[in-house]
Amino acid sequence: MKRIFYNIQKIFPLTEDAFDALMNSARITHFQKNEFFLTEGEVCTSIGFIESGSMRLFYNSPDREACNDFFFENSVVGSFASFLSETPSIVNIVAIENCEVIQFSKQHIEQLTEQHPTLKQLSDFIVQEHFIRTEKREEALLKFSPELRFKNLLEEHPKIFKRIPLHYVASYLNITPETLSRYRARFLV
Amino acid sequence: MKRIFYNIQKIFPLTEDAFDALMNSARITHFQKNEFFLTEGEVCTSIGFIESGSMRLFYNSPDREACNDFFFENSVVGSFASFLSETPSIVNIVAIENCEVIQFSKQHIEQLTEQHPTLKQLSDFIVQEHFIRTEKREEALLKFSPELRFKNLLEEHPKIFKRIPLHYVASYLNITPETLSRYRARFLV
DNA sequence: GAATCTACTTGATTCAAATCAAGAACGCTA
DNA sequence: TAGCGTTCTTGATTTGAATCAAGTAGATTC
Repeated sequence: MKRIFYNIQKIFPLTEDAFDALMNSARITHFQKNEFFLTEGEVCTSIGFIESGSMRLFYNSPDREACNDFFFENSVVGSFASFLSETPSIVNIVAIENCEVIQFSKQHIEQLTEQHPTLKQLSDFIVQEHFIRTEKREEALLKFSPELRFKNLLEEHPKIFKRIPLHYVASYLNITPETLSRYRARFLV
Repeated sequence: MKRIFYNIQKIFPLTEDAFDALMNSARITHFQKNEFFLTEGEVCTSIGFIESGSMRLFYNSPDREACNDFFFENSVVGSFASFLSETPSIVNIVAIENCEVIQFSKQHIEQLTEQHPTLKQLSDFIVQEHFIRTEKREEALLKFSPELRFKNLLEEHPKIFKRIPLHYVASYLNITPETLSRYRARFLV
């Protein structure tokens, strides 16, 4: 059990106290490939920490799915917009690979952050990181051409191309699978 | 003086106490048209409430500016990513029209939210709204074609076209000014 | 009031990515 | 191992927006 929580330390150092409190509030869940963590229209009532596996976040669309983000082990998953405001989510989150996830309910998070300053810091840190991530994502979508987005992703996260089905990566880059395939042929040789 | 703060009540009801504390921590500043509220590379050290006027947020780019957001009276302005993490901003914020802005420093905000639960609620509300706004913006960029983004903006915020120079609107829609001009000719007749 | 600058429009052309179409490679299951 | 579905690739064609280019309208300045 303790082993499972060890990874959380990787993103933020915790006191033993805080660590124990966190363990006691957590619920460990498993998601099968293609199982939904969060469905559009539903309120996001918990935040998850991915122990192992991967997920993707996407917007439903009549024609095509619009994938906006990937989550791997040691990252935090959920819709902050829905979670904080307790309103229906406009995003979907679904497992790409089988996942082991440590889930924290809103109630538990509120208790934990009130009682443990370290955990309040951790929570603030996670929010910060999310804001930064979001700004970078917007920057990429607005400033860079599809081709440049591809090159940047290849440079910064080459492992994504190994682990994630390419049509999801194409969606993330906001291009068609055909175009991604051509980029790969052109630049990877 | 009190008159100036009256608008803050519009986004969140405050107790008289909280209201007074807020007033005492604020600094009222004016931005001339084209004056920067925040420049790329600089840490965002305060959050502003726009009393009057308008601003835009954009990402610098070698070829073209990539405009990502507009702010009008009664809205909150700043880079949360930079403000919270105290790291250099990757966005610029600049006045489009002359602005009257109520500014709050990080230090003051921390004090205010600690001492007044209502202000903590207000701050949480602002963060929430920001998350929601961001998700919607991403959705628009990922799911909708340029033409549809134009139509949606026209439907939801027609006043933007009256108040904001069209080349900024074009940048916001992630299209060239020429394309925006053609859409307008096509759909407004 | 002429000159300059910026904002916006309109037209012709180019180009990059989407679409349409078909087939290959791979895993899964029966 | 045969059959099926999904993923990925490759080619031909179309298309929507960018680019290039020129001109008009307004505002600002000298």
